[in-house]
Amino acid sequence: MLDIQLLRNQLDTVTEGLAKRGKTWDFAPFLALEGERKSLQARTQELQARRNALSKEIGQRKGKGGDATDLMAEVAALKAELEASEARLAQLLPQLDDFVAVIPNLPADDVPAGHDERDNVEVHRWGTPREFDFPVKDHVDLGEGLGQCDFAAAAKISGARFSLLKGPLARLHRALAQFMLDVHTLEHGYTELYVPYLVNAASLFGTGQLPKFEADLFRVPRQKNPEAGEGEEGGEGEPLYLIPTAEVPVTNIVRGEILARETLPLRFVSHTPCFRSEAGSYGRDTRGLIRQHQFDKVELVQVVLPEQSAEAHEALTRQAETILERLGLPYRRVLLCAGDMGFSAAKTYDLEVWLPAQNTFREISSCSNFGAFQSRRMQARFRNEKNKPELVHTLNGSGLAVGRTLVAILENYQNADGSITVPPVLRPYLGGSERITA
RNA sequence: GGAGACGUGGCCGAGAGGUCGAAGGCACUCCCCUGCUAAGGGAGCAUACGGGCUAAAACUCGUAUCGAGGGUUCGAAUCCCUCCGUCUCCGCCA
Repeated sequence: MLDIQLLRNQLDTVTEGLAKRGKTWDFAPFLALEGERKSLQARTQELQARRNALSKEIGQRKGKGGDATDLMAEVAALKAELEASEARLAQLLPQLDDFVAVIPNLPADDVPAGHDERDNVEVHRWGTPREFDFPVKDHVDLGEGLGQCDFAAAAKISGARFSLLKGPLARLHRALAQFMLDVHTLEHGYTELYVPYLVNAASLFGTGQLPKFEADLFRVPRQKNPEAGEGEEGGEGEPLYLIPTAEVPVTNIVRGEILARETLPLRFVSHTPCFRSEAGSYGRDTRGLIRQHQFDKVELVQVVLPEQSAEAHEALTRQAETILERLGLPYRRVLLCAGDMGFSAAKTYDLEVWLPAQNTFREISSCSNFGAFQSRRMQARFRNEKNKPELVHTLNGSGLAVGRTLVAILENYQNADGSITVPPVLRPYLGGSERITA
């Protein structure tokens, strides 16, 4: 969430930042609401002050056994206007909040302007795509050929965009998460977390998925009173949502907290399933494991002092890259242009892994600095040198998406006979086996 | 699933319709004292929003906030309702 003061005092900055994302925003409703708010709030507070003063005096007089009917009459005279002002203000303030809550973060200064992925900037590449002396298969043909990947069964059980792994491939999937967690906890200083996979709406608001992107989430209603009929009062409690990423539960650990300065930075890593309804993606990547309603991800999250976030972002991205390098998977780092970034991000690097069957790079990690955007929504703060609470900065990145890493390994390490060579770093996790065969 | 208790500042903890943004303690900041350490004395110390002042602060005035949201009242931390959460006992379970 942007600071509402920024909208009040430096609307040009906001407009320019949004323009960099390729967005034009109509601030006329905001200015109208804000104009009314200002005078109305002043008037309301004036009336409240008067009422409070009179009430205090009534209390004093009654305490002495005196009569206060004249003062009570005076308060009664204020009442109609006060109630009207309070009611109008109660309408106005949430409207202002709602307006601000759906404005995306402003891009950092070093983020290129642009509308979509065509304006992204490649930062560097690592590794050389392998030359194949046989026709390459994609991961679906490889997995099904091995008899260890069963999309038909998943479709029967759940529907489209689910998958089922068997035997060595299921184990490889587990080994990948294990390997990533080990590197990040043992070498990069992260604390491993096990977290809830169902979260409340407040948490999703904190990280920015709500209110704007509810359609992308799986919502789980909760029956409060099973006796209550449809539409009846008390039929439903607060709904929960399946997490679209571990970012949500992990980052919200600090929601509403005032952290001691010396506890920062916080570095957490968590391996979780992620659930996405992918409402806007019908027809894209319908084949295979690339785009699923459920996938596993090892997520890195940091909570840092504001002056440290830029540096932490570079470090976190490097830590994600390390995983790809250890696995021997060619990739490139891309600096997203303003228009291609997510709602809450101030700056994002995507890591894209080489997929031979698609003859292209595909996203496997997204590492973002959110500045104070999420912490403002969450009211996550620390005490600065002046002992005043100040918003922290938050960051996160995939380190990595497990399902897509599996895809990359299948395709990059395939052999002519359809078997898969196991990357050396994973062999200890697979009982030393060097090859996955049917 | 049944029964009960509870939710107050960074933390602990009083307050049970009025002068309460809230006693007291801890922590923290500044000052004094003390040979070091420990102890002692004094002062300060919630957040958000709005107004005034300002280059900006500091400062100052006001409003709101005692888990969240409604309600009763001239006036609510205190009474009523709903929700969220925590704890205890019983049941059930992994």
